[in-house]
Amino acid sequence: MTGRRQDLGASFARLTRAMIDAETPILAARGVGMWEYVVLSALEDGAAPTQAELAATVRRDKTRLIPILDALEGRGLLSRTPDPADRRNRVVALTEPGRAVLAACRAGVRAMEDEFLAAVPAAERRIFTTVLEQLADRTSR
Amino acid sequence: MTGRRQDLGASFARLTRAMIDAETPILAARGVGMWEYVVLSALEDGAAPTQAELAATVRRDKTRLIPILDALEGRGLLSRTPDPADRRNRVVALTEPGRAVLAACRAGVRAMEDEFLAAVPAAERRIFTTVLEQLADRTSR
DNA sequence: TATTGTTATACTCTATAACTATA
DNA sequence: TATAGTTATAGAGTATAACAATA
Repeated sequence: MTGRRQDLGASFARLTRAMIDAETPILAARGVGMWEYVVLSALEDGAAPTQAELAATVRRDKTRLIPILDALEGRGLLSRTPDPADRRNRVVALTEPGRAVLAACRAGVRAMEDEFLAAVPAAERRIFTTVLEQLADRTSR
Repeated sequence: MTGRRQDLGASFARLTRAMIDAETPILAARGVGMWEYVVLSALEDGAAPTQAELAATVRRDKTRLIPILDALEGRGLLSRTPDPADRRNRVVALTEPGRAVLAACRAGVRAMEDEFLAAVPAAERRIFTTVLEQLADRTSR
């Protein structure tokens, strides 16, 4: 029924590793670590109302998030401001420099991805990326 | 130019996690851990002439491989026999029970994967898995 | 001397639990 | 008392280095 030889998990794992290896130097050239990039990306569509919520969206423990936020805040790439309504909460938001750095990183990553997929014919590539995102989105909630 | 919203790396990482979460109970029901399954799978197409070579194919340090081999050998799922030509080498091979356990695990995993992909139309699914394997294979060598 | 496998050690990453400040 | 954030500690996972056996 299926012509697969490899487990899906094995293929996904290999490709994850390959993407990390390819992205690391791109991000490093902008002084950004892998997890820092993940955090910046998570804030692109809007500020996070609490750090706990941000930790959940990046699928990381809230305690592990703190050093990352410290570093990014120290470089002025994001801000942590107490929520006036409930001063226990800290709303995390990109600063303008943060948004610029994120845009530069994203552009570099996308260029690498385009090159990585270049050997795949356009029609198949479009189907592949569409299905990939559909499946990935299904795992979110 | 591309309609992607998510980075490929983010999608691959999510799906890797989802597959691990889905496979773990399937393997545990057969008393097999994730890395044990990876090792057994690597031996399916033939014995490994040395442990170092096996470690390389599963992309793991040779030192970390040892406890895994110890456990699998202890359960009689694989054998480590000194190579007569060079007695420093140990050739690692599946035993018959090992092959049976692997087959059972593989069947369970494939069933899970088929279900996971069931929502994708057959034509797109075939393209997706084909491209996925092509890309994954490219990362090996 | 060089190499395979092993063991031992150190390091990193991650998770759990205690602490503070607000509510 | 309960919760958000922080800090501190412990545990698992990983990598590096030393050791024994064989070549």
